[in-house]
Amino acid sequence: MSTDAPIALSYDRGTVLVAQGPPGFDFTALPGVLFDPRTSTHRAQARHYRAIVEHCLREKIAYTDAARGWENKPAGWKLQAAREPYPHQAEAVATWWQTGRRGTVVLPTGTGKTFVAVLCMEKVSRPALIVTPTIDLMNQWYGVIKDSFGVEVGLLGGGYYDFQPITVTTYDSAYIHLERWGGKYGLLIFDEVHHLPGPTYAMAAIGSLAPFRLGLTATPERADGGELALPELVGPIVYRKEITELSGEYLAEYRTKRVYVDLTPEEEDAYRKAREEYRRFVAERGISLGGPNGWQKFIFEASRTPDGVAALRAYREQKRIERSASGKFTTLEKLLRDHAGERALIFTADNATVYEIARRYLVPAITHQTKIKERKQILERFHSGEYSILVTSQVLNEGVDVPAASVGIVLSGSGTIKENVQRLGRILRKYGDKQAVLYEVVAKGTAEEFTSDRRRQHHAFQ
DNA sequence: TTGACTCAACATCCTTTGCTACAA
DNA sequence: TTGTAGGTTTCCATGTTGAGTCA
Repeated sequence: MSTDAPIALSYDRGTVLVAQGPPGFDFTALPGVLFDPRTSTHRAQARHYRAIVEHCLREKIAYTDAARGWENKPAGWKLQAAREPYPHQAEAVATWWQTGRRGTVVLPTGTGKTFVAVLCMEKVSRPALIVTPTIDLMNQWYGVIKDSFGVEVGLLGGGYYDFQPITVTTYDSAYIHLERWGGKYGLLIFDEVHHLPGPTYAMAAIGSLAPFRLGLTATPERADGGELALPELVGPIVYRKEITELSGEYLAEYRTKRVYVDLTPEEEDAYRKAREEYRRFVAERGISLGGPNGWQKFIFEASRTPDGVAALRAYREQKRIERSASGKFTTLEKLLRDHAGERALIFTADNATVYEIARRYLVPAITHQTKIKERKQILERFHSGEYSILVTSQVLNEGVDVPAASVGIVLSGSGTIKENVQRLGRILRKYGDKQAVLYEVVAKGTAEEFTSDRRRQHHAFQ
């Protein structure tokens, strides 16, 4: 179909407006386009922009494009002193390019995801917005991009509001200021892309025109299955290399070891009582915790009756007992003795245990309550070797540049593969040719054994 | 500029056994 | 008889972060 009356595309607050066109033209035949009765216009979520343009080109439908707010080659765009990429980096870039310049690259922490992104940016040569989960990462990206391209780099978030052809932002700011940038970037890069499927954060991907998209992560899998939304938001997984495929050459050799500890008779008794109380409530209410929304149902029921409140308290109590079993402390002491002089990171699920360990063994601790300055200082001292042991809960799982350690001790944690892979990643930075080791300390005869099984369902732990 | 605060968003929280109604 | 899908209410508490406000 060829026509002299082109359809008109424009960007409007996270959507593409489609107007004009030949008489009787069916706008809803365009990908993603719906009639909006509030404004009597036709529009699509901005993410459909690429499909709409491709459809128009394929069907030879004339169109004018006032939506796209970027030029192809921003001035001064030159990669400075490019170094040779590793084979896995070159492959990742090539595959992403061949898959239509859309998709997610999965690489373990410390194997150069940022450089993959830099190479993709250079190849695509479009204004790019880089989205990160934390201000810390935003600053790291800012430094790398500035050095890589030698251009002014914009920052959005953390007190900055400066758009440039290359801009780094946070998921929060990307969402809040979407209307201001949604039509201005041809390439979107999502660092730690497993955050993107959150309902609010996803808006950044939905409301942007960017035809080219790159997601980066070490573990796309989410506990809620949200990774299923990633193909729509950024594209499919186009390249994936696992820890086991890169250990030895690019990552440290490692082994993982599960250590069981017994509860004391008193702990066992208290654990059994608490667990029985909570399980009884679940059984009486006919709640199937493994079923869909099982946990939500438990929470819902538990908040309505005194019985339920007690059951929830009992649930938390049995959790607390398994997490802080006294045997874990003796095991920790032994492990630290066995690895005296080595750099060790201790992980827990809760802050109370972190502080307990810090008090007992006079070990520096980091939680979300640790002030930024102090946190930085502790990490620097850990890096310089002044501190050889560091205890933390969940803060260091992701998004912080943590100096390499060769020993990891997981005293407690969630059942998610993501957390376990992230923690393993903390000891895999090449650090001499020492073999790294990740210990997982599990309270025997408790539900922790199942949590442990669950988080080890990743071949890196087989 | 800094720091203390509040608020919003996100993630996890579970699974060791079986019931019931309905379809094949 | 055997096999299997089935279910619904937005959220108790803790950990973590970013944005925004105010002194």
